[in-house]
Amino acid sequence: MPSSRTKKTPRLPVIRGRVWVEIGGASAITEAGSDLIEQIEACGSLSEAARRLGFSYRRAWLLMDSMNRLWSEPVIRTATGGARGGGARVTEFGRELLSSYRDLQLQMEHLLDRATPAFRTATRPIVR
Amino acid sequence: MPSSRTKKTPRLPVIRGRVWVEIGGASAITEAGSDLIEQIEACGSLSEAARRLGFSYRRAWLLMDSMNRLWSEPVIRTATGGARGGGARVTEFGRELLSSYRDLQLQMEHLLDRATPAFRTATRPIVR
DNA sequence: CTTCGCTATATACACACCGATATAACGCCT
DNA sequence: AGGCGTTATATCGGTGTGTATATAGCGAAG
Repeated sequence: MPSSRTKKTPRLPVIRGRVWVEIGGASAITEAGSDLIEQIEACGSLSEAARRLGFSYRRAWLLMDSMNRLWSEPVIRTATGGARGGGARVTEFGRELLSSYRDLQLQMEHLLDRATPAFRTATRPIVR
Repeated sequence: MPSSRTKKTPRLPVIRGRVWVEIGGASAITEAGSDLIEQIEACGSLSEAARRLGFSYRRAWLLMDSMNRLWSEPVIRTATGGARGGGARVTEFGRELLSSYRDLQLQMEHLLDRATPAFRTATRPIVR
């Protein structure tokens, strides 16, 4: 056990944030969507990507479908039948979208990290 | 109608974000929570604040209760009975918490605004 | 000591979301 | 032609979240 006296563990406040992109009010890319693109890029299969991420196939398919419909250019292209039964591939546009979203996430994380110390100080209750 | 030729309205991507604070995995302040604090500050009543925000009383009460239990100092103090039937007041700590959260939100909005042009350019599909 | 308005608390219902499951379509390969 | 693995699509059920509603408790003021 790390050095501690009798006091309880402090359970410090943690700032969390989320960023996503909407088109016409619907989510056009989210954390889950970007993870999906990433995994499809890595394994070439929608169902395998879903398994790796712990998503149901339904969830993965709906995610992919909505992304493809919202952007004016497809993010993922699928094929049915064939040598390995079919598959899914990320388009060039999909790769650019993923990269742009990851950049957004990074900026958000950076903001959260910068803001945390000040927030904790400001909300630390007065000790008597 | 504003000047337009035959093309449809573009439906540009909008970057959205959310920020909140967790303590021990539970939400300790969110947008809804901060709105609630704000309205209680303004009207001195939990039920009236709920009405103004379009929250059910149950939702407002649960929100308030979880905030009060998560922070080591109460955010809102309530009273039952009395002259006007009771009421709710924001503590000094609650005011500081609200202000710190609003500051977080402001920083995030600023990030979103700054990131939007670059994101739109990067994800603009190639026109042929 | 009754009245009044707000807090406190429980219960039942509606709705949305999500996972699980089943089945069909598809096209290369042997 | 048949087999195989993947995509495509519909349906069912559980779960969780929020709303609506009802009722009790409280305490100052009249």
